Amino acid sequence: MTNKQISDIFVQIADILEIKGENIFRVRAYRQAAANILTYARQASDICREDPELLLLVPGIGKDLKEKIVEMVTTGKLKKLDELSKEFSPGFLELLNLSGLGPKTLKKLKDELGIADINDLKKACEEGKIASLAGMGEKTEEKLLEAIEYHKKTEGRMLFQEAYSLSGDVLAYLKRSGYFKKLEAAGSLRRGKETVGDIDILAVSSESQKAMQFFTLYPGIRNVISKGKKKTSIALENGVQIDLRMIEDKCFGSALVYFTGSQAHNIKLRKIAKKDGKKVSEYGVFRINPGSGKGTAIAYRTEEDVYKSLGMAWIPPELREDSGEVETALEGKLPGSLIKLTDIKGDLHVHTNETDGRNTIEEMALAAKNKGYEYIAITDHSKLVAVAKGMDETRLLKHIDRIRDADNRIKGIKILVGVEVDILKNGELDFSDSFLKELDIVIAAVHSNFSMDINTQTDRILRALDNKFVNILAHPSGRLITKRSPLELDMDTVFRRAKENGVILEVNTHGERVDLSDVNSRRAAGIGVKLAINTDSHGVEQLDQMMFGVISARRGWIKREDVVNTLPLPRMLAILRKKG
DNA sequence: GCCGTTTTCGGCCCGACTGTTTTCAGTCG
Repeated sequence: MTNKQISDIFVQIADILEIKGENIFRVRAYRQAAANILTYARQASDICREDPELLLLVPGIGKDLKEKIVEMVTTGKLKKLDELSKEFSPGFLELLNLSGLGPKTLKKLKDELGIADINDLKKACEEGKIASLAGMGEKTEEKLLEAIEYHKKTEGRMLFQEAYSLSGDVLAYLKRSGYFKKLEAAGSLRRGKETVGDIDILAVSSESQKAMQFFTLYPGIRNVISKGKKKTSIALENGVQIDLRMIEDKCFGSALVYFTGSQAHNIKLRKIAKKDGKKVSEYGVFRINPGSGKGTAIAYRTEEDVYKSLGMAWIPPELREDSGEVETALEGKLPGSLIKLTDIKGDLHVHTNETDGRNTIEEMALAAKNKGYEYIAITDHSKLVAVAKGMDETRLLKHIDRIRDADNRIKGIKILVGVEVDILKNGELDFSDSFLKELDIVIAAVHSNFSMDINTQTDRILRALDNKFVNILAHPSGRLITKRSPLELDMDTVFRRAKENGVILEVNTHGERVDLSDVNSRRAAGIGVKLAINTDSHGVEQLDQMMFGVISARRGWIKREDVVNTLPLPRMLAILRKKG
C-alpha cells in the first residue's frame, strides 16, 4: 500500500466524520495526517517493515493513526473505513468536490432528500426540491447545477506548464488596460507546484472598480463566479477559475505572503506569531495589545518585512510547503542560494530526427548555442523503442560519426556524443558495452515493462546502475503526472546505489514528466546523489522547458552545486569520467 | 486526533463572499 493510498483513505475518513458533524479538530487531524503522509519522503510500508514506531516521526501521526497505518499496510484495508463506508458511499463523498457544496449542506441533502450521488442531486435540482429546503433558495439550486456541469468537465488540476502560460496571457491582458500599478500571480503557481488548481492574481490599482470590470471582460470568460469590493472570481470557457484580488499598496507584502501560501505554511507562520503575542493576516503582522485585544501593525510592506518581524529570513516561494522551511528559517539555516535558470550551462538529453525528434543535430546545437549554453548532448533512442525509430548498432555508429562531424564544424558549443539506451526487462542494456564505451555520455532509461513488482523492478534498475558506462539514469520514476503512476520502486535503494556508483539522476522537464519530482530530488540530493536537469527535447522549442525543471528542483531545495550541468565543460566531463 | 519554551489538558489560523437571512451560517482558500 502506497503513501498515496493511505492518504486517500485518511481523506475519506475526514470527509465522512465532517459530514457526520464530528469534532472539527479531529477531522482536521485526519486531513493533516493525509497531507503529511502524502509528501513524506519515505514509504510508510518501508517504515513499517523497519520499525512501526518510526511512523511517529511523521508530523501529525500519533499513536492512533500509527496503528491505523500499520493495519492498512499489513491487511491492505481499514476496518474503520469499511464501517463508515456502509453509510457513506464513495459516490456520495464525491459530491464534496462540487464547488459551493460543503459537509453541512451535504448532510442536509442526505437526511431530507435522500441524495446519494451526483445524479440524485442533479435530478433534485431540476425538480426544484433544493429550493424548498430551509436556508436554501433558487440561487443555491442554480449554483449547484453549474457546479455539476463544471465538475464533469474538469476533474483534476492543470499542469504547472499550462497554468504558467495561461496566467502569462491574463497578466498581459490586464497590464494593457493601464489600470494596474502592481500585478502578480500568487498561489500554487508562484510556488511552482507541479499541478495548479486555480490562478490567484494580486493587484494594486487606484481605480479598482474599473479594473475589476476590465477583468470580467477577459476574452474566453464563461461566467463571473463572484464579484466583491476586494475579490472577483471568473471561470474561463475551459473551466479554469481565476481570482483577482485588490490589495492596498502598503500591505502588498503581507498579502503576497498570505495568498502565496501554502495553507500549511501560513498556519505555521500564524502559530509562531501567536506564541509571540502577534497575529498574521493578509493585512500584516500585528502585535496584540493586551487588554483591548486589538492589534498594532508592525510589518506589511514587503515579504522580507513580514518574515523578519517573525524572526526569520525571507523564504523563497518554492519552499513554502511546511516541509521544514519555517523551522530552518528560524534557525537561520535556509540554503543560501537555490539553483537558478541562469546557472544552467548545457542540456544533456535531447533528441534529433535520427529517432523521434523533429530537428537535425545542427539545428539542436545551434538553438542551444543561442541560449548561451557551453554544451549539449545528443542522446537518441536505442532499438527497443521501435515507435520512436530507435537506432540499431549500424545506425548508431553512423550517427556517432555525424555528431562528431557536426561538433567539428560548429564553433562556440561542444556537442557531446550520447545515447538514451533502454533498460531491458532484466536490467541489461539495449547496446553492449563495446558500443557504449564509444560514447561521451550514456543515459539509461525505462520505456517498457512499467508494471513489475517492487523487488523485481528495483533489481532491474540496480542492475542498470551497475553498468560502468551508464552516466545518467533518465526520468527515474517513469511517471506521467496525470496519466501514469510512478514505477513501483524502492527509491532510497536506487538513490544509494546511484551515489555508490557515481551515476547522476535526471530531473527530466519534458511534458508531463518532471521526474525526479521535487520530493524525490530533495531526498536524492540529501543522500549525496548528483542531479542533471535535462529537457529531453524533441524539437528546438522544447529547450525552453529547462525553467520548469529548475523550478521543480528549487522546490526540492536543490542548490547549484547539486546539479552537474551547472558546471563548465571540463569539470562536467570530469564528473562523467569519474566512473568505472 | 495531535501536541507541548502556556506541556498530559485544553487548545487547535484568519478573513471575504454568498445566500438567505435581518444577524448569520456555510463555504472557500
